[in-house]
Amino acid sequence: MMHISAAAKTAELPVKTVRYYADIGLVSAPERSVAGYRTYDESAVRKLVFVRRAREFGFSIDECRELLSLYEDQNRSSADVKRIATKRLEEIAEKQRELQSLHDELAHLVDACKGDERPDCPIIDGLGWVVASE
Amino acid sequence: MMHISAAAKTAELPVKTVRYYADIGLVSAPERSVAGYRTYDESAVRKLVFVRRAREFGFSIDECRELLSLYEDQNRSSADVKRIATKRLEEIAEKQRELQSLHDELAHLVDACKGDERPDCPIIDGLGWVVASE
DNA sequence: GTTGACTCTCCAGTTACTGGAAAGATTACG
DNA sequence: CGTAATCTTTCCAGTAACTGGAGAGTCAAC
Repeated sequence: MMHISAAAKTAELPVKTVRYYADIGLVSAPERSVAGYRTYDESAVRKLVFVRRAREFGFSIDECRELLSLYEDQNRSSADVKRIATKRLEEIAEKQRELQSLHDELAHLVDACKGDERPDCPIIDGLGWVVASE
Repeated sequence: MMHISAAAKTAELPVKTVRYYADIGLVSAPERSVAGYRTYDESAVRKLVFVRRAREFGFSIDECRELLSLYEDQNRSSADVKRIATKRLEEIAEKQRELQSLHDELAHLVDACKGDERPDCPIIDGLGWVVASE
């Protein structure tokens, strides 16, 4: 049984974030003290850790909500979980491809740029290139 | 001289976004018609295209603002531009590294998961792993 | 008994838009 | 010339996931 700062510290989350998660009903404090302080038990802290990890993996809050209900569900099938994780994996791969072409294109422009004191610059030209032919 | 929808279409941006860019003073319409309609000339549209391209490259609005002032500055040095672009390139590379380790870690969990009807699931266990040893 | 640390709620701001309402302007058609 | 459709305006609100701060109450220590 601990107050919010101890729970936050244990879960390695900012206090503000823990309070936020409680507000949106993602991970509520199981109890309140007489003074109204949120009180967390081990199980709640475990959920906070779970959510932090899932967030680090790029799962959205809504996906966390879904995962959390699976996490809590003793009867879930691992297939349900795998479906969500696989979807996320594909999104990551897609993002990687995008970043790669972005990187290549920008690197190409940077390479072509002398970086001197003169005003002509292939980067600027490259960014404006769509109408450069006008 | 064209109204907002033509400018937006030419620049391949939503009308809403063009209006937004005007609101925040990023790319203003050079004129207003008698009725108060925003009126764009070729130069303004060119700036809109420039901003769209820069945004596609992941530059923030503030970076776009900076790049745009360089774009408009006949006396800029290409070094100024190269500095901003290089910084962005490093950010992209860093993001790529993060995504890679994310991908590897999650892929590992997905691989380990049978995806059957049984409740035990290495993905769930992997997400909760920090406190799993408790 | 009062200082300092902790907690509460509520409100505002962040980024870069996007959606919608209500109202006026313009254009197209008959 | 009327009117219906389309376009434009402003303003307000919402998105995602927090973060910061104000003002007030609470708790532990010296």
